[in-house]
Amino acid sequence: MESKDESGNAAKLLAVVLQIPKGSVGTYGQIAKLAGLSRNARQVGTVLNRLPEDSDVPWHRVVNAQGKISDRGDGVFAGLQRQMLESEGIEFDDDSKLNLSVHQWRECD
DNA sequence: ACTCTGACGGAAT
DNA sequence: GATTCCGCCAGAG
Repeated sequence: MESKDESGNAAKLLAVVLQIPKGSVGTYGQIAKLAGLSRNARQVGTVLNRLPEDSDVPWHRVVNAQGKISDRGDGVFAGLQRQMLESEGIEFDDDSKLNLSVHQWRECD
């Protein structure tokens, strides 16, 4: 069985993001891996980019492997995400980076 | 069907 | 730590 997951990959990615607890963040690679798309971190960004505002997905809790917020081209976007994460208790560096060693989400938490 | 780009990651140099 | 190259795949034209 294992389902075919034809194009359900996006749904799986979103499902993983929804599992991220408040005050924690996940990396694209980590989410992709948990979703079964270990080498497909790119699609994570692609999916979140096309994510509608109607979604209940905390996309703001998703950052890249560097613990940094990805610029989509809109500098405002990154700044907004930073504030949202700070609002959840996450601290940033002067480079808009956060300490993954402390804030990265873990299933065993 | 083809090409190009893209919220990325990781290993190699 | 920075740069380079590769992999992997989904949208859009």
